[in-house]
Amino acid sequence: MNKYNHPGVPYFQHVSEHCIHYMSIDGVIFGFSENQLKVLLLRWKGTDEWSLPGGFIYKLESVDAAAGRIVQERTGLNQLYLKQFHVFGDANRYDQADTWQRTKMPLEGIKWSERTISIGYYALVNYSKVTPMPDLITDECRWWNIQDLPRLLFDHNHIIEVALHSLRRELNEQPLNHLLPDPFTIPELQRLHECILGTALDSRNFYKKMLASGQLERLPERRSGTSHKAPYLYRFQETQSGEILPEPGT
Amino acid sequence: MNKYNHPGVPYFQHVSEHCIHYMSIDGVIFGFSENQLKVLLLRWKGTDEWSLPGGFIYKLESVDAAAGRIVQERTGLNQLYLKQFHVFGDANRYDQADTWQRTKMPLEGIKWSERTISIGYYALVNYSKVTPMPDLITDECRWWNIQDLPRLLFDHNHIIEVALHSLRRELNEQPLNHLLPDPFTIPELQRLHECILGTALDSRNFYKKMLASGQLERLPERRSGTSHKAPYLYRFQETQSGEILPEPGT
DNA sequence: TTGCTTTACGTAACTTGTACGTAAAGATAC
DNA sequence: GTATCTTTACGTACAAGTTACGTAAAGCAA
Repeated sequence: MNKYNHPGVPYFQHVSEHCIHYMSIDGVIFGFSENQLKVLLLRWKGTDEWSLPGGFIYKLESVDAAAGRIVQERTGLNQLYLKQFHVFGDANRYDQADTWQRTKMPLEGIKWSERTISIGYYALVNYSKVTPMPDLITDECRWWNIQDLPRLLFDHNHIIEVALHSLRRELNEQPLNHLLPDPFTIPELQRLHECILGTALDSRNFYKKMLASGQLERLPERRSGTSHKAPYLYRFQETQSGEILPEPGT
Repeated sequence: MNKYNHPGVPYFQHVSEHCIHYMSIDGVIFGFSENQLKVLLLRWKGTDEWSLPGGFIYKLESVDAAAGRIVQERTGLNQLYLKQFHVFGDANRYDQADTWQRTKMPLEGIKWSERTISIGYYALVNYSKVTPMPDLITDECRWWNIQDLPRLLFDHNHIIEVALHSLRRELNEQPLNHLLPDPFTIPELQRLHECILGTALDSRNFYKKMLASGQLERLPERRSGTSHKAPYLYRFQETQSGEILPEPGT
């Protein structure tokens, strides 16, 4: 692939014409599988360089809608929980020359911003319902364990860290069922809490706390096969189901 | 004042040329005086319409720096605590035709965005150290009690509500000393908590909690004059002084 | 001096969180 | 099939934090 046939060129030309300049959205898409917290990453065309999924805001598009569109296109989900968590607005967020060179994206002919302000959203999605799809400028889209991420493009390692810290702080208010199978077991919920918090929890106290919260509804069935004693299945009660974007702000 | 000599015209022309389009910053500047939580508002030139102080981001300026500049210009303070709290990005945040007509700002000749995404920052400032200063497009800058605000321009009533809710949620982590005289008394700190929370607190429990936190340092002197029994003066210990922008994000 | 308000500190009941014990259910080993 | 191990489900004891309320000292006003 050379600079004359790179599919990113028409894409960035389209963005430059129709989207808001100096501004982007980055999505930290969290999934949970095999007792691991994961994020969805993209590998740029013709490189070994990875980044978060991201995109741009059309001039007359709501920012939440843009974030929803971007995450939807990578996951195939049309119902998802999204939360705006931070704006990354430093004038020098990363070494631009170095980063763009790593992407092998030929931007010479395109009117492009000298800097980009990025609005960070995180999404909580059901791992098993996601079909990872690369976009026009990437070859591959797949899950990475949050524990062993590579060095990412731009300042995306930092953005993921801030997203994880935000999720950690807001853990008890977030609809974590979006990350779990439906229904789920208490041990599964505990593993998820442990992955997000990065600490081990006492299972007996965790049980007590979850049941005392009154948000869980126990089903008559148990999860069979996996564990020694089959655990009961649970659902979150209707109240905090959390549809698309139940933002405090709007 | 007519459309031909309005000082906003050259201002908006300057902004249109040098600042990022489709994007602004709004500052909710909190102050505390006479047992009332207050915000600083601006009255637009030749009108009775009020709005939050705001401004625009220069193309190569950090967003935090832009917010600091904007708040600094209205308050005269060069040391201040600022916190980014939300992005207001709806495509239709308010009725544009109605709002701009209320401002009496003649924008006809100026290349202006069809919509604006606004990054909300709140500032905690020392009321007595602020010198409210109007900008180029406003006649008056003064404090308003948060209890009895007028109907503001744009969606600024909503932005203030979201700012207050954010402050309320983050109350225990925020350096509230920025809102108080230095040193301050425990009753003063309690009034401030009550104003932010909107509820009455038990003074005996409040004392206990504040002293148990270990963050307060009692001075030998007492505040004289005001109350029946003179209360001791306190300072927050060095640790959580909170200089300019100790952001979790960066 | 008497009465009132505000500060400063204390006690008791209650709730929440943490540490750890244990039996039942299922899987695996012998 | 029985013993052993792991995991779930539920329980108890103690510590820490929260809430409710009592009270004396300090200052102001009558």
